[in-house]
Formats: sequence, structure tokens, C-alpha cells
Amino acid sequence: MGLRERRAREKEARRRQIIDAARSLLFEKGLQATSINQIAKRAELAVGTIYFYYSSKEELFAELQEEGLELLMEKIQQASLAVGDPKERLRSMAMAYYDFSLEHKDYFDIINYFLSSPKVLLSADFKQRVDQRMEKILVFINATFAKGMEKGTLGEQAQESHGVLLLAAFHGLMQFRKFETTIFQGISHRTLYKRAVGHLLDGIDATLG
Amino acid sequence: MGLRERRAREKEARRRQIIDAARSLLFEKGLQATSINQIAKRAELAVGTIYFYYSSKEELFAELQEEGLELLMEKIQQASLAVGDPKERLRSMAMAYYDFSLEHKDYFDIINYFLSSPKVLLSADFKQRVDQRMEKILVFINATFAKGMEKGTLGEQAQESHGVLLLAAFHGLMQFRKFETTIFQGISHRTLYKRAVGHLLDGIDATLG
Amino acid sequence: MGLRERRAREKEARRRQIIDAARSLLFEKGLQATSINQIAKRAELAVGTIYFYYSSKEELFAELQEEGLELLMEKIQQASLAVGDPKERLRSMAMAYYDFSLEHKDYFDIINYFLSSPKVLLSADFKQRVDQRMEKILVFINATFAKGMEKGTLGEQAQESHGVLLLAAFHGLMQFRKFETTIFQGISHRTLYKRAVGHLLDGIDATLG
Amino acid sequence: MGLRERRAREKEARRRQIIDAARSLLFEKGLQATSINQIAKRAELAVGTIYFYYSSKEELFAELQEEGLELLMEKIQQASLAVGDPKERLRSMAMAYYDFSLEHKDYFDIINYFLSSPKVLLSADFKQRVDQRMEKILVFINATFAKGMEKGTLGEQAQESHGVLLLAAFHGLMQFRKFETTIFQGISHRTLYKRAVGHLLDGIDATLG
DNA sequence: AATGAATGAGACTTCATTCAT
DNA sequence: CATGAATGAAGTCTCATTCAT
Repeated sequence: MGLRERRAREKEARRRQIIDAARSLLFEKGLQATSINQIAKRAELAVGTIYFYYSSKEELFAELQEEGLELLMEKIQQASLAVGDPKERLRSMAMAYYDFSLEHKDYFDIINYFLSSPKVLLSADFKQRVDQRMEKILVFINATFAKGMEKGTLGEQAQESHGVLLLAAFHGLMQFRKFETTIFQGISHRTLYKRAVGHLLDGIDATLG
Repeated sequence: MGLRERRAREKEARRRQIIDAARSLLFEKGLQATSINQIAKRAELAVGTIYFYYSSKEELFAELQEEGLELLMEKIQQASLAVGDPKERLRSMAMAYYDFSLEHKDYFDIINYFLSSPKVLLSADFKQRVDQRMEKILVFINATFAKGMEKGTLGEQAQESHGVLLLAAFHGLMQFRKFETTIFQGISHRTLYKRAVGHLLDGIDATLG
Repeated sequence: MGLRERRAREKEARRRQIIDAARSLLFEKGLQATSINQIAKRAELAVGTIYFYYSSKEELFAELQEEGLELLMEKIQQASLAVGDPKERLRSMAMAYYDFSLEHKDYFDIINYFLSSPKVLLSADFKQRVDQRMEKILVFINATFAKGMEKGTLGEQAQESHGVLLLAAFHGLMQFRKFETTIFQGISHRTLYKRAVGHLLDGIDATLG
Repeated sequence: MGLRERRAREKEARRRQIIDAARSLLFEKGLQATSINQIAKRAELAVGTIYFYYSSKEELFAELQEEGLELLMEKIQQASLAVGDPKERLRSMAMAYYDFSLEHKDYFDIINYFLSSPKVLLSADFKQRVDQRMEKILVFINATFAKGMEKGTLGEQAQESHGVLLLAAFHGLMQFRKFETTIFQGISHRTLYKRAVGHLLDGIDATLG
């Protein structure tokens, strides 16, 4: 049994070695400019070895996307712990997402890349894994909603819709940050984002209350 | 002077011939998979001819993005004409955007591609042209807001922020359509979108009123 | 007759317009990086017009080479006028060549380009024209020798050999300037050149005297 | 360990295969007209394979230049062995250079190409390697000088300058061979060269003696 | 398990030249 | 005379993937 265990551990270590190299390169050069050869060189492994652990470039990047979503989940959870009032808690979570997009810009870009790509880049298997991570985040948001609705009358479906609504709207707002220098005149993107979060939560509140 | 006119017309026709080929390929294969060689082949022109009319792949795609934004602008304007009440008008415009993303999925994808790409793909010149189109849309949304605020007390900046807020939130929501089959269970994406629009406008209304 | 004259003048003006554009581009970007299209743009003429006046890129550059050789000839002649003693005169001419290679680096490069290219780049016609310019320089050097040899006993052939000898040796020395920063240690290229001129003239003098 | 050795040998063989193809093409068509595609075809390898062994066209050609300079060094060394008297030895070395330029015209052309090109074609790294080979030749010439100067009084610098002086002058003379058929009338280039060598050595001798 | 040499299609772009108008 | 649109071969280089060892 010891052998099999050691084998498994070593295998996991190699995967980590590879994903570390891929991540650092991706964050340096961007998604398109990162090649398998470069990853192999940085990981100090042969190209063939990469392909032994990851069947394609796609799979490698999907794993990074999972990483990013997991980190985002953590950040959002932490943000929710700090505050008591559910509405304030949601506001806090929204800002956590905002900060994530700044502090972990690279992960955000990867997530965004896959999120906004029109074509299905990932095969069914990866897509499912990624979707599950995303769903966990949504479920968490919805749970926060649920807690804040003792007086409300919304069913399960309605709650779910609110989670997506918030996440999607926030995500969209984040993408418009690139217009900060050109189109927005005078208002910082952060201010805009905060205001939007307020409007959204107020709007939902009004419906609920 | 007939000659010069005809020349100009022919030149315009060639540009159209090229942009048509580029668009159809882009819509089939996606931005990254579309090459100048393929465009040339589909346009039944030599590669060099493409470069005679467009100095780079970048310029070609920037023009397509402009096309898309112009069409979107038209749709939004048309939608606004139908309704009298400003709030309803905004709702109508939001749905026009939604329909645009379905009916002109290809253009939406191009817009989305450039909007969500982390790196600056376009050089300053093209970026400016595209940004101007985007700004026109925002200005139009803001104008609609302005009309609906006789009783309100918001300054110029606040109005501007509302336009971006709506557009960005709607855009983000659109990107989440791909989860319709996996994460959303039971609710259609359209329903979700409509609900979100309602919440947003209510939220803003609450602030204004 | 007036018409034909004017025509000829205009034609010459056009040629000049083209060669001016070619020269300035060549001096900016180097020989290989200069294209006919660029020349046409700078000359504010159509590409086809260039080809009406110069049958090929080659011919254009050959004309520039002629220009360079003519200028070199002038410089050498001027240098020879300043001094009385033939030996000193040759020394002065040698330094004129050196200065030419610095002050008119671009022309020197063109001359050098054609001189050192292993393949026959120019067609017979151009080659002859260029050779004639080169020969004029040699003839002039030889004439200076001849004047300094009342006491000597060298025949025509020998004189001719001296001209080539000097010109070639000087030219070779010029090409080694690029080692000034790496191989030469402590000696400036100019010093080296001067010393070489001295040795060469002394060597010839010894043979003659 | 047999495997690793064999691998290394095979890799060396491939490099040779490539450099052989490059050399033969270069000698047929000239530097500018030789493309990587052609080299690949002649070497019966894929284009990518060329780039696996040589990271650029530049590196390939730099290696050829090194080859040429090494061969030239050998020829000059051999020539120096045959004769006892230093002055005669230098004469012999000069003729070895002359013969090299005829017998290994192709290598001479490559050396000449890089020597006379105005732009820095090679990046710093390659340039250094080539310069070092050139320096070895100069050092060797200087050593021959040093040996012949028991009676002389020249310092270190002076010796060094003599090496460059001779090499550069000889090289320049070689470039003028192309005028053999047009400008020189009656004198063979070889005769001219010999005479120049004589003058140069006499000139230096006079200074030394 | 791991290696790494080899593939070859395909990427974008340039450019001298032609020719119908 | 002059135009300038059109050509298309050729250029260098990249890269995901394979497979014999």
C-alpha cells in the first residue's frame, strides 16, 4: 500500500509543479502568449511529461480557472463573516469580488476569458467541473439572501435568480473598468461600482420588502 | 469626374467585400481562429489586397466591432421610440439589448470579445474610435434618464454613472447565459434578465424618487 | 523645340524628385528596408510612375551610388588642391576619403554595399557607369602619382597599380572601423588609419626612390 | 550512458546536416536570397527542426562566419610555418589570405558580407563570438611582427596596429578584384596584390629599421 | 514515467512588379 | 504620362502534439 500511496503523492506533486509553472507564465505573458514548450522549460520537465499529466493545453488552463474560482469563493466567504446584517453582508461580498478583480487580476482574467468566450472551449468534463465551482458561489450568495428573508415570500427559484443577478451584474461592471480612462469623466470606477451595488440591493429590497 | 467617383465606389465595394468575408468567418470560427489567409480566400482576393485595404488584422476587426456597436445603437434608439414613459423606455431599451445579443449573436460576441479581453488588443487609434461608439450609446441612455428626472435632483455625474451602470450590468447578465443549461434550473435566462432589469430600475427609482 | 525642351526638363525634375525621396529613405532606414512603395509615398507619386522613370529598384540605387562616387571625387579633388607636395597631397586625399566615410556615411555605405557584394547585383549597363566613376577617381590618384615622379622610373601600368593599391587599402581600413570598440584597445581608428597611410606611402616612396 | 552519448552525437550530426545545407545554399544564392525554408528543404528536415537547432537565421549564419574565420586562421598559420624570416613569413601569410579568398570564395564572401555591412546584423552575443575569432587572427599576425623586431623599438600598441593595418589593407584589395576585368588594364589582380604587400611591408620596415 | 527531437501547417506581413484605365 | 489597385509568392517564425526510445 505504501508504494501506491507514494506513487499517488508523487503524481500529485508533478501536477503541482506543472500548474505552478503554467500559472506563473500565464500571469506574466497572458493566456495566448503562453506555450506548452515554455511551461515545460519553466517546470524543468520535458514537453512529453506535460502531456502525460494534462492531455491538452486546454485542460491545464481549466484547472487554473478552477483555482481562481476557489480563491474567489474563499474571499467572498471571508467577507460575509465580517458582517451581521444580511444586506450589509451582501454589500461586503460585492466589494470582496471587486477587490479580488484587482488583487488577483490574473485569475480574474482567466475566469473572464472563459466566461466571455463565445465558443465552447472546454470539453464537457471540464465545463462541468468549472460550472460546479461557479454554482457553489451562487449557492452561497443565495444562502445569504435566504437568511435575510424571514419576512419575505420568495420561493427557492427566486432566490437563485438573485444570486446570478448580482454576480452577473457585478461581473459586467468589472469589465467596464477599461473605460475608466476614456469614457468615465470624473467618477472613479470604484465609486460607480459601489453605487451600482447600492441600487441593485435597494431594488431587490424594495421587491422583497 | 466620373472616373474618380467610380474609383471611390469600387474601392468602397472592395472594402465591403473584405469585411463581409471577415465577418462571416469570424462568426463561424471565432476571432482567434480566423486568419487573413482565410479571409482572402473567402473574399476571392489575394492576401496582399487585404493589406492594401486594411493595414492589419487588428484594423479589420476594429471595423467589425464598430459595425456591431452602430447596429446596437440603432436597435436601442428604435426601442426607445416605441414607449413614452422614461422608465418604460429604459426597460424597452434593455430588452432591445437582450434581443440584439440573440439576433445578432455574432456582433455581440465581437463586442464582448474586445470588452472582456484583459490585454489591450487595439492600438490607441482604433480604441478611440470604438470608445466613441460606446460613448454614444451611454450618452443616449443618460439622455433618457435625464428626461425622466424632472422631479429628481441628480447632477450630471450621477446621470452618467447610471448609464454605465445599466449597460454594464446588462452586459454581465448576458454573459451568464451560458449557464442556462447547467446552473439555472427551471428559470429561463430571459426571465432572469427581465427580473434583473426590474430590480435595477427600481433601485435607481427609489434613489431618485 | 520649346516643347521638347520643356518636356526634357520636366522629366529630369521628376527623376530628381524620385531620387531625392529614395535617398532620404535610404539614409533613414537602410538599403534593405527601403521599398518602392515607400519611395513613391515620399515622392508623392504613384508607384507606377517610379517604374516609368526607373526600370527597377536596382537602377535607382545604382544612380545613388553614382552620386556618392561623384561626391567622393569632388572631396578628393578639393583635398588635392590644398597642398603642393605630391606625397603630402596624397596624404591629404587619403584623409579626405576618411572624412567622407564619416561625414557622408550613407553614401559610403551604399558604395561599400555594392563594392563588397559578391554577386553581380547590377546589370552590365549600370556596372559600366559605376565603374567609370570609380575609374575617374583612380585616374586622378594616378595623375597625382605621375606628377610626383619626375625622378622615378615607373611606367603607366605601375602608376595605375598604385592608385588601386591606395584606394583599396584605405577602403579596407575603413571597414575595420567597426572593431574600434571591441578589438582595438587604446588606439583610435583614425590614428591607425593615419599610420597606415604613412606606411603605404613610405613603402611606395622607397620603391620609387 | 550509451544512450546519452548517442543522443549527443546525433544532435551534433543534425546541426552539421543543417549547417551543410545552409552553407551550400549560401554559396549558390548569396546571403539575402537564402531562406530558412530552402535550407529546410535541402537538409530534408522540417522548418521547425531548423529552429529547434538554431534559434534564428542570424545564429545559423554567424556559425558559418565562425567556420570561415577558423579556416582562414588555419591557412594563415600553415603559411607562417613554411618560412623562417619574419618578413617573408608575413608575405607568405598575405598570400595565404589571397589564396583563401580564391579557393574558399564562399567563406570569404560570408566574412566580407558581415564585415562590410553597415548595420549590425548580429546581436551582441554573436558579434562577440565572431570578433574573438577575428582577434585571434590579429594576435597571430602581431606575434609574427613581434618576433621580427629584435632590433626595432615599437611598443605594444604599435604592434597591434600593424596587424590590423595589414589585414584591413589586404582585405580591401581583395574587394577590388571585381574591377579586374574593367578598370585594371593589363595588370592581373594577383600581381597588384603582391606589389601592394611589398609596399606595405617595405613601408613598415622602413619605419622599424 | 519520462524524455525531447521532430513535425509541418499555419500565423502575419512585405514587396517588386504589372497593367488596365 | 500618370495612376494605384491588385497580385501572390516568399519571408521568418511559432506551436500543439506525437512517438520512438
